[in-house]
Amino acid sequence: MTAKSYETDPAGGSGAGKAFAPHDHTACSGDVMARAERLSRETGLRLTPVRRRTLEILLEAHKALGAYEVLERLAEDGFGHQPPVAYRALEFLVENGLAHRVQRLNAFAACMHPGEPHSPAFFICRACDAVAEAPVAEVRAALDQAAGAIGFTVERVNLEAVGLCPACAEA
Amino acid sequence: MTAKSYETDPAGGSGAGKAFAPHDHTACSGDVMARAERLSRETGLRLTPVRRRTLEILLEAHKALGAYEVLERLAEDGFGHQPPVAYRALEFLVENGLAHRVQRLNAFAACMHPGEPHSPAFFICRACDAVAEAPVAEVRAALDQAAGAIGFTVERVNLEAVGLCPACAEA
DNA sequence: AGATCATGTGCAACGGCATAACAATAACCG
DNA sequence: CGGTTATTGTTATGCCGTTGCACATGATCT
Repeated sequence: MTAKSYETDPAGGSGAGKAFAPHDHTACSGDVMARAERLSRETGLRLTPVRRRTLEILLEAHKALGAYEVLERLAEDGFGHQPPVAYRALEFLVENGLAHRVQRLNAFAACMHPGEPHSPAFFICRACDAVAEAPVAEVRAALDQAAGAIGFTVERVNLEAVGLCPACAEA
Repeated sequence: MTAKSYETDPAGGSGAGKAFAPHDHTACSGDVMARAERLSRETGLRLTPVRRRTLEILLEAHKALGAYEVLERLAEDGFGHQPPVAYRALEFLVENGLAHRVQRLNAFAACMHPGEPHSPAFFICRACDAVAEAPVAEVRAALDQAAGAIGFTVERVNLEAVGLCPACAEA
């Protein structure tokens, strides 16, 4: 059970207009990576070799990867071969907003808007497992309001919508 | 890793005002169970003994239960002792809107608003694992709009907010 | 009634995801 | 420098969830 294709709009765009549409992967990957590094320098985050390589792997794959897939590629690059190696690096990235966990797929995907405060929403195609990340500010606002009504303090939100992507909807 | 306490407002209320607040469990459980049965009769749903008992277990526990916890209690009642027994019953309940899966906890919780069309949102306390279900119509509306913009067809939504419940926020 | 088919239930075995606990090393800071 | 903390690595293990098959039940059609 592994995601097949991860697509979202290039780093420059703030909407999700290009999600599920082909675009220049290497360009947006490089851009996101550069921002992640700048972000790390500015905030004193320790983007060590394993962590950096893990983020690169997620960006290169450009789709949601299982922890064991990430581990496999890390091992190929000379890092440890055991699950905790991947899980720790992934946890670090998630904790610091450089990646997201897609619970439905038991997988991880690089964040396409690192640094920008956002409540990510994921659109997951049940047919091809493609995943698109879209920032949905209104959703977070509505949620915070509902939470406030019952005295709950929201720290982190995970929203995953399952359905059909444009391509699979035709078939 | 198991949820400790599941609380939400009694069946009569539509908001989440009483979530995280003590209330009469047996009353709201009974009410929900009655509605589930009526719903089954009306829609021709087959609420078999295992399935019915599974729903009861979730309601009695009044919290999110892992599949193996449910299985354990089913076994005590003379049903099968193997994982598929619990998973199949739980899957049936989820598919038919009588229960929800809480991905963050790898657990299941009875739906408190069966029959009513709703996009459930869960507030999960990271300290005590209490879970509250709140219907958030506005969220679904905002999400559908964002989905429409990229041609994605939303079929199912899962929203889980992690944070602190009122009780744990004080400590 | 008897054959057939769909559905539900039970059991055995397995595969994948994730974590705990400990050891060794490297960075940080007084 | 010496103590402290963070990071990486390894071993082992536990939990979550699924696949595959067999059997029972109940509906349907001739």
